[in-house]
Amino acid sequence: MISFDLSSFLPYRLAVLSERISKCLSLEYARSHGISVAEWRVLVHLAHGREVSVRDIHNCVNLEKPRVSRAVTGLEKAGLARKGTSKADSRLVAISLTEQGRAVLGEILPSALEFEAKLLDALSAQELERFYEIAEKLHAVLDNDPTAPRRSVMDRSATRSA
Amino acid sequence: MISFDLSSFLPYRLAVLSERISKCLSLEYARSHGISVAEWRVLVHLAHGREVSVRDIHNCVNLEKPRVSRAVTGLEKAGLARKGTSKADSRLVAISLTEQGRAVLGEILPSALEFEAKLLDALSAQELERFYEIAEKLHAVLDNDPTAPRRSVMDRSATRSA
DNA sequence: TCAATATCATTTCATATGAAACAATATGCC
DNA sequence: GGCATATTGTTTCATATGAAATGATATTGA
Repeated sequence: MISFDLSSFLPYRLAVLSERISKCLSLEYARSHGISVAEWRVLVHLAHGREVSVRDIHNCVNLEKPRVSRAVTGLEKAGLARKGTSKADSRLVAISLTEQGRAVLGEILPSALEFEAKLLDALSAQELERFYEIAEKLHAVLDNDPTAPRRSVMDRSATRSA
Repeated sequence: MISFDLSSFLPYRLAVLSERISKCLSLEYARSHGISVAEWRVLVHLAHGREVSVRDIHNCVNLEKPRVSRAVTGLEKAGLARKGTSKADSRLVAISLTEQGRAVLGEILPSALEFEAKLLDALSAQELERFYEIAEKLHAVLDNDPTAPRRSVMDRSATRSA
């Protein structure tokens, strides 16, 4: 009779919180625009404007390469993204947003930010800062573990100043 | 040219941290015993000893019913769990661990706890307490949102006293 | 120059997933 | 008792997933 509570196990607790938040958010853009989580991440990444490759996206938004490839194809089929070939290196795909893609993101983004704001409103500025500090410490443990999956440069430098 | 950084977006940040931790942990028991995340959660839940149904598990470990059903079938095929029929209500499946299941859990659990300990070591007791406090506040926001997925009773009562 | 090797994106393949359909049993209501 | 409804667990079906294979282009080094 082993005494161990899953509900007090850190990895599980984090997973439950994250899955719940992600599902809640993704339901919104799935219903309104038929966008998947991967497509959402790619869409946002493309908003920066410069042309990027599949690998660039893969290196930034924590998605495996095949998933990025399929998300980009999906966005292209929906007319939200454009795929060209890089002049400098013809192995690379040059991906960018279409006008329609930019418009759709403009529709989705406010409700996503509103959802985030609802969460942030429950925390003080100090709590949020501490939360990110702690998250950073947990990341650092994995950074030191050679068997752990790497995190992207983007995710490493993201020290939002409250 | 929309200016918005995914890497500073709370839902994304949580997802990245959680995915990274979960993958790191699940790689261990996947390699050592061919156990999936769903099977791991079910296995742990069964360790409490009393016979439970699929619905019980579904209500406790944040897994959809088909996923629980398949995980239980998988554990049964591997000889780690046993499926009977409830005396009181023959719709219910009475699921319990086999001796072998208990033994396997006994092998997996130490390394899982060790992994958790590595994470916890990076935090002070106060930080951990604050982390859970903040997580609880975020959960509370979703609890008040009727469109958000519900969390289980188990996950609600889990206020581990440091 | 031109192999040998590396990198990039896609596709294949085997498996995982969840919503909805389903079969089986239980409960409520008359 | 017996019909209507509810609950439980599994299966179906359409889709999603990632590891590994593939095809295409670049780069390296002799």
